[in-house]
Amino acid sequence: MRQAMIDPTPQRDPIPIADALPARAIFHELSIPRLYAYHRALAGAQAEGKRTVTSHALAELLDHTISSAQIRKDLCALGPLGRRGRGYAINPLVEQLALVLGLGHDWRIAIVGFGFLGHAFATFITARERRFEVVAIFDQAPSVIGQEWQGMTVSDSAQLDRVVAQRGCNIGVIAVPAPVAPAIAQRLVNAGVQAILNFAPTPLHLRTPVMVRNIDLAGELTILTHHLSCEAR
Amino acid sequence: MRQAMIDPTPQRDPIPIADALPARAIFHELSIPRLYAYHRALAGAQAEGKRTVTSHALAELLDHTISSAQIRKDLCALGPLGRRGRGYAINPLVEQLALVLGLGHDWRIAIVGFGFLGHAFATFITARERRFEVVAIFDQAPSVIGQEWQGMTVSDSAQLDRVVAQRGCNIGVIAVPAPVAPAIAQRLVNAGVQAILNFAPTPLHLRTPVMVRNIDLAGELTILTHHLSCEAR
DNA sequence: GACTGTGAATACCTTCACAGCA
DNA sequence: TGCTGTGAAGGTATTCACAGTC
Repeated sequence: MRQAMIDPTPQRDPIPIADALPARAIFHELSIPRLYAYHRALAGAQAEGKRTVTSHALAELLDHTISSAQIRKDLCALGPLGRRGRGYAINPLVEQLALVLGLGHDWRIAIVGFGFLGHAFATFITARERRFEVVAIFDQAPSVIGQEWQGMTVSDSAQLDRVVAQRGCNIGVIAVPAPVAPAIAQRLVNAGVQAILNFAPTPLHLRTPVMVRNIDLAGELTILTHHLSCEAR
Repeated sequence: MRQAMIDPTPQRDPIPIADALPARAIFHELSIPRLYAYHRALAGAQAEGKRTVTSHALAELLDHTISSAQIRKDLCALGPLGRRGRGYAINPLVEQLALVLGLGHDWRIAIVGFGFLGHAFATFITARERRFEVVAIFDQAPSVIGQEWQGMTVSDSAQLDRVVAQRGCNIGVIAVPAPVAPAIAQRLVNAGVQAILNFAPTPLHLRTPVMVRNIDLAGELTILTHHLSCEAR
């Protein structure tokens, strides 16, 4: 789970992309945002007609926020995609990154809590990336239930278990107040959700081991205020 | 900057809270979210009338997302607040945490980019924490400029430099598309902003060393989809 | 006996540096 | 010569384990 595995039998030249990865390669949480950054940068270079890139050139594209050594380590774990002395061909790299990151699939999202945060997230993510589709929205406030959003009706949270299972949601987004978040999370998982994005500032404490990412907006601001109040002294 | 410093002259019993911390204690980025979590949990316990807490009890409150050893290490760096054999008194702990985290001050926020994300953030943060005040909002779209939000008018981004300086904003929030984000960031810093919360998925590449926190919503979702697509195989 | 404070041990991630190929 | 792939080194954060104190 922690350690990225490396293909033990590197192959030659025309690499069968889809099979190049070991079956269960899992990268750690710190490397994935990097892979995603590589994908963005390389897709841009690709659009400009570039065909190859070196680890140094890619570091340059990323404003040296990531070192070339780090890039090589990361890309190496994707399979034998580089050529010593030459660099990396961009096309297979982009394909492989997309495969590993799950960019090829479409994902069905359920949003629980349709306040400002839930609303903004729904609009933002569907506008930004086509691979995400919001297929269910829940709230418990009578004033919100029944509202329309892009042709979809906000459901009562009480219906969550049934609706989430029915619509086959993969990903749950929690944008409810902290006290109710853990219970909502467990219900989402029971209904078949495999991953959760949690905006509530509380641990979810799930029985089932499921992938969770926490985003704590007030917490991020607090990191900033800590530094400011230190400097002020 | 990296290493939390420890008061070299620990004092006895009635600790003058405000002075207990060394003048320039700065905790690293990984510890601050933890301190914030402690503060939340302890404020809750305090509200329930609890007076003392042990590192183990606090770990319990946090659903063991943080180990008791980690908690002791963190709290130790705040000053001599614990009593061997007894635990920690909650009140001074909460005060000290608030001091270190900058929870006591008020912070003046400028938001650049008033699309869904900027709008949601403004509403969310002012509703959630009184210590944050949104004092300036900018956008470059003519349809957005001049809009009202809680009695404030959205300004033209062209006015940013003047208005941010005039209103004494401490914190800038960037919710604009990635390509323009670095330029906006530099202008914010030049106008006096000391810390930036960045929602654009791009490095800001600032000349001036200023505190920046990045939140990449699409990136967070991608971490989830990576894991899902691994499991699917 | 209980619990903190903390050096030592461990685990983890990143960078270095260079062997191996083109 | 140029650049990847990778073991080894370095640095940092977390956990262990226990001496010190109440």
